[in-house]
Amino acid sequence: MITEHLITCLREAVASAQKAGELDLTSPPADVSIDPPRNKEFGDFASNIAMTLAKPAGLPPREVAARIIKYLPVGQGVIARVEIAGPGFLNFYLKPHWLQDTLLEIEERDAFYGTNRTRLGEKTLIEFVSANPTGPISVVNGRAAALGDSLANLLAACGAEVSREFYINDALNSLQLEKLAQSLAWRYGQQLGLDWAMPEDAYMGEYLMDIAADLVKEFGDRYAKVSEEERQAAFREMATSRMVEQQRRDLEAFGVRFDRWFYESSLYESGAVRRCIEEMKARGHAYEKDGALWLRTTQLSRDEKDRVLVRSNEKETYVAADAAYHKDKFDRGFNRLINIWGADHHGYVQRLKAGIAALGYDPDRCEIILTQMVLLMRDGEPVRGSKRAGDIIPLADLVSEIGRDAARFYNLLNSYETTATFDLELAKKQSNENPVFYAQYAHARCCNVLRRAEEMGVSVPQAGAVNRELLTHEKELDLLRRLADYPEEVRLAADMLAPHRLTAFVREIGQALHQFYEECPALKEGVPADLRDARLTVFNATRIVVRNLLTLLGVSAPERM
RNA sequence: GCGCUCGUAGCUCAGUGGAUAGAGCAUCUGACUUCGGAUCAGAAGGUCGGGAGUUCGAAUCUCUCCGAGCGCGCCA
Repeated sequence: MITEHLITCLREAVASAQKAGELDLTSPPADVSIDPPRNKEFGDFASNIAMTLAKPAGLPPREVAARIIKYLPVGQGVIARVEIAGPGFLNFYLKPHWLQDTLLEIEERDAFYGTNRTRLGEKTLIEFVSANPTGPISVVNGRAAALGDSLANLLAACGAEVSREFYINDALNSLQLEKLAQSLAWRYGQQLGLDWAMPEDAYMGEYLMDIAADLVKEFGDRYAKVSEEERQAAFREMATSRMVEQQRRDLEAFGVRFDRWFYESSLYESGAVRRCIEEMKARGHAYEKDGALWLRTTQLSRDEKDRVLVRSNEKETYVAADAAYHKDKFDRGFNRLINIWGADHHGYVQRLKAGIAALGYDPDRCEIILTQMVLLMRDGEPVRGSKRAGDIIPLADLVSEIGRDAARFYNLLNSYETTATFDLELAKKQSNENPVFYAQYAHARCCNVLRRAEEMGVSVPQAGAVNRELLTHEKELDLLRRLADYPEEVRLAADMLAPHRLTAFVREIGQALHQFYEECPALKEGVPADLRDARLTVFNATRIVVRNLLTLLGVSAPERM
């Protein structure tokens, strides 16, 4: 890549200056950075190396810069000229072929353009959503779903082996599941005209009525005649399996597929939870107090107080199960675990890390992303969205109203670190204003021009077969610059676990494309054939990059709109 | 009270310790017998919550104050 080349040039120049006795340094510079400057007038790339070397060299920054410049291969390769600017920046101006030639690379690599191998050998498991099976997937879950899925795409694009996983809290210890089963049984009774008492804190959502109606259709009054215990067990089982099924469907409609749905109950059934607890005891990380077994989380992590592993009633807590679950992840060969949690779970980070450490694994290999809360607004009023009260807003409703692409893109617009305000009316209205259409239109527009060319009898040439030096218009170079920056942008977004950078970037490319389209006609009358052909290859390259980008975001790239 | 997180344009939000802090929406003004206008050109809009520190340089790092959200169970 071009930046690596320039960094090498800089390192060599510094070394040469040192050898010539012009720079008195004890060691070569540690990190040499070269970045695109914000302002185009400062060249194609800029480096702050002279400023960082000023102090060790005992010289003013601009003087350091001048001594480095003498040893840079200016004019020989891709570097047209280098200038000293401001407090001591080195501004690099490159020859235009560095941009024009990226067309060759884009065409050649096609769907792989933008991918890299920086994460080869990483086996990553991303666990996300993991909503309790007590209700449908909500719009709030949608944020984690969109984030986790495109994050997985991103890391895979960098060469990592990635697996998506959903953890189902279906343990028999779960009070919520008991409540859910009771609520479902009550609804079932209602369907049959039986006057069973409404359970305390019942789940009130309509989805339970739908399931109850299905059960009546399927089983008639069979479960009205059995014992309460038998009924409770049957409804717990049926409620869970049907909710999980629905969640799976909702997420698939959102374009998110998990490689595995992991049942918490399986950890109890296999004895893994029990074994982990024994292991923690054997390693001396657990102790008994008040009839319960405690984990020394304060010693193993920065937790505020120790946590209970086994209650005095001999039931294991989720702390034990979570530790067992993460041991299972490591034992399956994953060397990097990423969990996406809501910010309301921030208090559990340390105790999970303690559990991992207590079993002898490296807690730093488990990264926990906390997405800030989503504040739902409706008619200017905040919506609480409680599952129990039944006023959650299902993701499926949003998807059917504004479509999958818009819902996905909307959720990736901002960083997970900011509290998102999600205005439902606005989101729906934005079906025609959502920025996703801007990006998709850029793709459709490229396709349209290419299709139009074929209709006119002009076959779209290969980038290697056109005179790329004709591409000198400001808007052409601006667009090519974006296309050239794309691979670095992918690498950065993956490093920072920040797919939202890509939504910003695809808008920039869209803008550059639309401007190019306005000012650089290809198929209009009077455009010479060689220029026309060169520009057609730009449309084709842009089509490829926009498509690759949207694919990473989980958004479709339509050829017509 | 303790802990975690967040305060950037009217609104929703970007912003790798770098040069003059940027988009979209909303507002206002222009460009349509278009390579499909879901587009483009332009205007206006800011004490980056306040203060101090670190350094060649801070929206970005540290401290402190103010404001908002979340969490502080032998619930999950």
